[in-house]
Amino acid sequence: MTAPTHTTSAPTPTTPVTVGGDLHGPVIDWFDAHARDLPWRRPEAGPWGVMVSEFMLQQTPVNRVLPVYEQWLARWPRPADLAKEAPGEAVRAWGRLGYPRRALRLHGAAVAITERHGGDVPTEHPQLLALPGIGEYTAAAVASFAYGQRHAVLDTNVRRVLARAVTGTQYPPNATTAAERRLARALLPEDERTASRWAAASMELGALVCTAKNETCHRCPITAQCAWRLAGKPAHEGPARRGQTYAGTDRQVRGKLLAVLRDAVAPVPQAVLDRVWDEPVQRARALDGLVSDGLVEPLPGGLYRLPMT
DNA sequence: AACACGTGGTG
DNA sequence: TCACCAAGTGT
Repeated sequence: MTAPTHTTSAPTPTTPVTVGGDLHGPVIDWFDAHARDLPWRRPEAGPWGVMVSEFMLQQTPVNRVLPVYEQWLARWPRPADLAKEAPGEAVRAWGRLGYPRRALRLHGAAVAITERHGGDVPTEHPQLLALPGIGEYTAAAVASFAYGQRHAVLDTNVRRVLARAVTGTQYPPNATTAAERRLARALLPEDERTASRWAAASMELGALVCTAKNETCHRCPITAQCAWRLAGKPAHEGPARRGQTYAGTDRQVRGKLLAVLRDAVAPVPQAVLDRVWDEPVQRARALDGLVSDGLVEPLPGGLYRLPMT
C-alpha cells in the first residue's frame, strides 16, 4: 500500500527520493514563510470547511472561490445544515463558480455524511472516496489537510512541480499516469505531519511560483536542484493539450439556461428559457441534459425551476 | 481513454 | 482576439 521509504537509514541509490536531493525541507520552509492566508487553512475551518473549499476549487481559481466560500460556510456551517436544504438552494448559492454539478454533489455528500457518518466529515480515505463528487485527489486532500494524514495529494500543481523538479519536463502528461502516482508516493515523507505539510507546500509552490506560464524560478526554494531548469528548461514535447472550446457548445447553452433559473424566484416558463439561445435543437438538448443531470426540475405546464425535491 | 462539464481572467 | 489556464469527477 505505502512505498517503503527510509528516513533513518541511507536511501537506496535508485530511490527517486534521492533524485535532485532533498526537496521537502526547502519547500516546507518556503511554505511556512510564504503560504497564503486562506480561510480554509485556518483551524476554524475544520474538516467541513476544507471539504467545501476542495469542491469549489475543482477547476476554479482561488480568487473566485473566496467570496462564495465565506457565504456558504456562514449559511451552512455544518454538513447537516446543507443536507436539510433543497438541492436547488446549493445550485443557487454556487453562483457563477462554474460546473454547477459540483454544487449538486456537495449537497449529496452532505446528505450522505449526515446519514452515514453522524454529520461528521469521515476521516478515512475510502469513506471520503465513496462520497459523491469526491475522487482520488479530493479524498487525499481532505484526509491530508483536514486530518493531517499521510497521502499523496496529486493535483495539477503538484504534478507540474514534480514534472519539472524531478522528471525534468516542462509539463506533466495530459492524464495522470501510474508513473506519476508512483513518484508521488515515493516522495512522500514517512512522518505523517511532514507528509501533510509537504502536500500543502508542494501544491502552493505550483500555484505561486512553479506556474504553468511565467514561472518565477528565482523565487523557487529548489531551483538549484530542479531537473528541468538544470536541463536548460527545454520546451514541452508531444501533443498539445486539447483545447477546451466553449463558444457555441452545449455547455454555453446550459450555462445560459441555468443563469436564468438561478436568478428566478418563481418557476420559469419555457418561453422565457427559449430566449437564451436561437437554435431550437441545441437548446432543447441542453435543457434535457440539465434535467437528466438533476440540475433542473420540470414542472407541469411547461415550467422549470432549480430542483426543490 | 477520451469527453463532457462553466466561468472569467490573462497575455 | 482567442487560446490557454484554474486545488477534478464521472461516465
